[in-house]
Amino acid sequence: MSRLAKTDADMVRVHNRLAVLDHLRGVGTTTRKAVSAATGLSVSASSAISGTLVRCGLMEEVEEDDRSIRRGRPGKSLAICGRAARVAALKIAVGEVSGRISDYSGRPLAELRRGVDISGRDGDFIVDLLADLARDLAQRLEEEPRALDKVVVAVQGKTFSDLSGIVWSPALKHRHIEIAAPLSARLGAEVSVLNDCSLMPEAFRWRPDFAGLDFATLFVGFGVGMGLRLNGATFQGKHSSAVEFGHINHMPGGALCRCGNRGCVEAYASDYAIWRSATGNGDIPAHRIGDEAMQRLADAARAGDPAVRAAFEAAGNAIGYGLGRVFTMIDPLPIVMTGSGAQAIDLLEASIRQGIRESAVDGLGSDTPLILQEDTDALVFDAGTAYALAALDQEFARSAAEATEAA
Amino acid sequence: MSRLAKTDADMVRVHNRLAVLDHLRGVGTTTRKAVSAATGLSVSASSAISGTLVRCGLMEEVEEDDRSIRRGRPGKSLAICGRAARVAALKIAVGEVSGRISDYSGRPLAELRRGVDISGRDGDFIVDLLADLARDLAQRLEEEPRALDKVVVAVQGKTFSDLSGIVWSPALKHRHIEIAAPLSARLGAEVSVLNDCSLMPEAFRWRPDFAGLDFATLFVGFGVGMGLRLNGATFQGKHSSAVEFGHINHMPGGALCRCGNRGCVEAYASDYAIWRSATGNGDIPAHRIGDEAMQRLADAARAGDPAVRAAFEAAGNAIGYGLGRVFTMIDPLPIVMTGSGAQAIDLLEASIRQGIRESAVDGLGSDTPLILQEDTDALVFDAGTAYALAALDQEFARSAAEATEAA
DNA sequence: CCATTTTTTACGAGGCTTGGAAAAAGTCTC
DNA sequence: GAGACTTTTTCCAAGCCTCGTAAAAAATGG
Repeated sequence: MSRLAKTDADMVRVHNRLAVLDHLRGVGTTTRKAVSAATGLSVSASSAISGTLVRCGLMEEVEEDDRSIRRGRPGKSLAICGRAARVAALKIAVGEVSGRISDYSGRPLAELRRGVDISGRDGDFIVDLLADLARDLAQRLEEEPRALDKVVVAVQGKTFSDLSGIVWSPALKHRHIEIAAPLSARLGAEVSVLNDCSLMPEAFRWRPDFAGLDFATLFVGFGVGMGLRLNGATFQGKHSSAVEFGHINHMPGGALCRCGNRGCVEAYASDYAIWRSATGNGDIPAHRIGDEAMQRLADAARAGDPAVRAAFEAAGNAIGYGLGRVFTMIDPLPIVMTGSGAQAIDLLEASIRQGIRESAVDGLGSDTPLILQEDTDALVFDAGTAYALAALDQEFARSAAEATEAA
Repeated sequence: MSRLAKTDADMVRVHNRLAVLDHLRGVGTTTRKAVSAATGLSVSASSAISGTLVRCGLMEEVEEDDRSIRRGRPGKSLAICGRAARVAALKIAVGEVSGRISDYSGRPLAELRRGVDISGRDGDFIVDLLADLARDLAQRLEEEPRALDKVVVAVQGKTFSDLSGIVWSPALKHRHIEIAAPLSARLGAEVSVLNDCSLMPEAFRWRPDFAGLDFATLFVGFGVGMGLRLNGATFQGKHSSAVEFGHINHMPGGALCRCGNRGCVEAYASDYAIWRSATGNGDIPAHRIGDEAMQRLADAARAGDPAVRAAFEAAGNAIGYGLGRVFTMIDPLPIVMTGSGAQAIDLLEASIRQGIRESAVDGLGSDTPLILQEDTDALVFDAGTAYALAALDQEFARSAAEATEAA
């Protein structure tokens, strides 16, 4: 079998419609002329495609008053039509589930957070919980209720590479939990289950300041995880959710990690690692170290407590070495950092950069930009929403049932 | 600016021609019908495209006698036309340059190896040397001399990401050496300069047993390097030649590496590392450890010398941890191994697998296939040739100046 | 109120693939 | 050995895109 598939007029149509939608998501509003300029399509083609998408209800012509006064016929502003679809980004974490519903334009419509002890529960319970969450989210909307078109579930832990469920999660005792199929049956929408950290780069998919940029997202908190955006695509492993940055070995034979191995980055840099190192307690704590506890630790370090300072330093060192290893393999990348580690960046940054310097060839990447993103939940919701919308764009570009109804 | 470019009929044509060529390279010979089946094109389109490519001189109809006797009109066999182009794969290594010329079908026409002390020489000398090598190669051909169409230079060391030259190489004292432009002027063909290890996966580009497979190539010898094939593409860094596997840190604060850092994989697993560890000499040897010396070391280990055995074990351990780290980040991958390490695989394999087991989550990948490829030079030549041919296929598919002359 | 400028739409042309029909080139059977 | 059968290849009209140009539309400026 050939690796290269054929192309035909259908593909061209789909691809170009997608290009128009993608451009529109990046800039918010455009005109037919601007679409032509941005995509390289002729104005004729741009106009024709835009017209079709408007008739399909994916885009709409909007009034814009801030238009600068110029001569000539003013362009009709076009924008994504929010009513075209509704998506949900759900999140499963230790001790809580949360979610956000957004419209097709990406505008958040409602958000909900619910603390539940899910540790010992099975798949049915989780699916019920998520379905209830989605229903309650829908009830919060001012607008009329309507079915969801696409749901993304972000999970702490390892997920199946076919996006169907959870291999293993620190939030759950059970393993191998199917989520996508049963939840899809309950909600009537396609469901994709992904690792939260791998998903994070999606949040920047249409951010103009990140356009075409390769970068990594780094979560340091309860665990340690990474997401990669390379060559304009969010990296996804074939066999699992991949980029298990927290379990890249830092020190052969080193500190014990939750995963059973010794010397993982997580065993030095995660909340529990910093806590046990700072308190001199060698065991992995049975329960999650809360955000407040980490704040207190950070404050103690800032106050000068040498043991706590050393713990944060060791954490930064492990992260730095891990980044240095990634940079050596891939390339130096800008880092978007989130989680409790982002809140303690003042305690970590120096040793992170020192670690990169010691482990990367020529210390390359030790001066890489470190972008802080304190609100992890917002990041995950943004990412899940973007992922869902991108998937819908693809579907819509493919189907595009040439407007059944005309306004 | 939009990330997605437009598509049009031109793109379709180029893409489909490329699909036909790519299929043909994978199978050697086909028929128009088989092309249709493999690419998904209609038989009409397949026939039309094949006809064009034959008229352009890229493909030719060949007589095949081993055809199985079936009813119906027999298909006309098609094959890549070797005369359509001529490419060279050159190699710069410590103390020698070598090269191979092949025709458009990938058939090797001539090979040449030349020992030269290039260590202290500058760019002009290197370019002269390569140009002479290419000229001498051309003179060895039975067929009439003709210009090269594409040249690939594989280099030990780091190369510019625009493929224009050498940032740094262990074979050369000088740094930042421009190769592509001056050599191109001399040879009249486009020249691309790449890192030898990064290039290696290209050797399997059209191998049916590797079709669509993700895998890594691992060179263990004078240095330690890796090539990655992910999602059907050979991984290339943006900033450099990338995947510096040998310089992924293995042990913080560990053994001194040539790169100046401490604890790199190379500082444990390369020839010089094994040598200094086995001999108890702490310094990095000034000169390259020859293949014979490594053979003697390996034989000593096989004979039971404990210090030498320990050196090989430490090497395998470092490689295993390195692979475990890569597997944790990307995914477990089959490994194609070459270099002196492949020759000593009996001494390394156990500790490699042990290292993976200790460093990858759940030991995933410790049972990954290890494919040995003893002839490194052949691998590099294959890779360079495949790279060059793939580049030519792209050009030809684009231009395809609809046959000026007809048979 | 008309000329000017800019955006959008309309229309014919060109290119590529498609599907079916016709032609070509063998094997098989009587 | 001639005709029937089968399979591959070629030919041709049709369909879908996009493109370029021209015309229409919508606002400004004098």
